[in-house]
Amino acid sequence: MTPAKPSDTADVLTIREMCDAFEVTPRTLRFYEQKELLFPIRQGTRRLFTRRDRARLKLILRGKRFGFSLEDIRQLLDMYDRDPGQQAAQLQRTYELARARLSEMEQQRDELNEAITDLKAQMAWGEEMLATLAKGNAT
Amino acid sequence: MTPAKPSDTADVLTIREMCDAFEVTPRTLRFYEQKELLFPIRQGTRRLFTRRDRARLKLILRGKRFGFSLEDIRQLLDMYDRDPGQQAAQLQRTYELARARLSEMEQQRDELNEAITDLKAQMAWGEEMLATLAKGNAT
DNA sequence: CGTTACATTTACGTCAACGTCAGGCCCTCT
DNA sequence: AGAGGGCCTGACGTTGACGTAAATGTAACG
Repeated sequence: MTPAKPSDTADVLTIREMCDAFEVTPRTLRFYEQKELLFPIRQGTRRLFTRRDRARLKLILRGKRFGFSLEDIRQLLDMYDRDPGQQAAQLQRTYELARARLSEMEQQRDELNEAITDLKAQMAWGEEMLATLAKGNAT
Repeated sequence: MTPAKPSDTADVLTIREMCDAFEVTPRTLRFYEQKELLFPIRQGTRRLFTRRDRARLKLILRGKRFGFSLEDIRQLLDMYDRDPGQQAAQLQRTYELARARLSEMEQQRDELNEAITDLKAQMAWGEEMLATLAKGNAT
């Protein structure tokens, strides 16, 4: 009576197991499937996520962290398992996208830093004001 | 016959003058009015932006740079000219919001930096791969 | 057989800050 | 009178990544 509950230790995961493993919602997985980012196999109507899906999802989430859009990610993923021969060219392409994204991120960071500096300056000004007003209203 | 074209050097600006002065579109100004961020006076159906509107818009744009939502900005602006007496309390409130926003920005920057670092690492890995593949395919 | 507990599909809703028409008024120059 | 220009209102469209609701299925437990 081995408690073979979910997917019986096979190397496929149910949607719930997948969600728990990656901290995403079922909606997200279905959404990704619809967007052709994942291709779970079907047992009747249910989805079973393979090792390949898990690898892809890991890459998807990593890509998201870097700010790539799902569409970008899909293209990269597609490229890699469409023709597993043009390795160099593919890596090249990936590399270019990464470089572009990287400079975007750095620029964004710089703008953010500028804004932070400015906001701090404004706040320093605000502190003066507060002090002044406090003196004025002192008992 | 002074060529009194737009608003005749008075201290009100037409929508176009306002747009040119602040580099925004008419749509934006109308939108801000609808959102109760600006209150241009009406000459018939046309808008005339006063000095007060200009001051507010300046603050709005500054706020946006800091990542405040229009709704946040509206509340702050409202607060300031609803009761022009609670200066200290208002400044206090503004200060709190600014502090909160500041830490959000700093966190965001940190996450971005982390992602940048990670992406760079990935890219270094990619370079190795490219080099390896290049050797393999060398003539 | 009934209930519980997930699963599925379909499709509309969300959020922000505007963009983009479409249609119409009013004034001015020619 | 016609053409042109600027301004107006009103309302739908955009973008991305899902959330959420409704109706249905189906598998297993008891």
